[in-house]
Amino acid sequence: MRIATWNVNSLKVRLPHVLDWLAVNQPDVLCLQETKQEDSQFPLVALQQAGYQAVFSGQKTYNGVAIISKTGATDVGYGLPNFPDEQKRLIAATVLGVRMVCVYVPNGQSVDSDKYRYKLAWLDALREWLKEELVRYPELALLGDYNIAPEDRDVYDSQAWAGNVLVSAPERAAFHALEQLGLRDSFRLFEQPEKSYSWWDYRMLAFRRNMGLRIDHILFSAPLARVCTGCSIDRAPRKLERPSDHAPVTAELVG
DNA sequence: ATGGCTTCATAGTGAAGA
Repeated sequence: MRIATWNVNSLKVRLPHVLDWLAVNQPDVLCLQETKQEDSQFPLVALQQAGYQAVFSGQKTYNGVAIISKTGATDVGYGLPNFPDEQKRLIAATVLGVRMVCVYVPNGQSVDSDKYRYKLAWLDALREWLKEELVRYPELALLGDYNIAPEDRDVYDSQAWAGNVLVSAPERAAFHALEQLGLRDSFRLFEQPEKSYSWWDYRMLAFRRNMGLRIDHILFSAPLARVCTGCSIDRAPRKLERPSDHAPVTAELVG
């Protein structure tokens, strides 16, 4: 089973890239973030023609999440039940017996911002809710744009970024609190190239210079981590014309 | 250099992203 996550930064703009990527990579599940589309505009027909089904929760301009899968998704959940929120940042569904939780964690903007406090509160609610969700669904994958680089090696210039949003100690503590629920960062279950990142700023020729951060993650509960055989970041779509600033992350499960 | 791009909502610019 191949499952993936990709912040597409507008599904309307990126639909051709998504369709091409599905055709080449044939994942069983692809979680999307920042679709930036109301549900009435979601390109369900194009995806169905490509052999996929989808569940989605979107809004105009910002946010928006979706779970695309070859087989149907059941028991769809929208948002955090313990954190009422207008922003469409979470969708959960069961696919092939695995609970997929697709998240677009708030960015936070800067550590002195109200948006930063909202980010930490959102992450706290996520952790509280996941405690119960993991009891209901022991085979659980938490995929998405976390907007957190968990360690210094996930940052191209950790000195320059020290204390900044995306790398600050409270954000990293929130990430590690998720790991303390038993979730494992699938990327770090395997040897990886140095300077592996999943996001590069559009400015500064950042991609060409590999000035990136690893902020998109696939975390697995213990039963899934045991059968995970690989995790990788695909830089190819970042090289296309009009790319998303994020690259897709893919993990493989057997059994 | 506190910008640099990109998207979206707009019909000039401004917000937001990370």
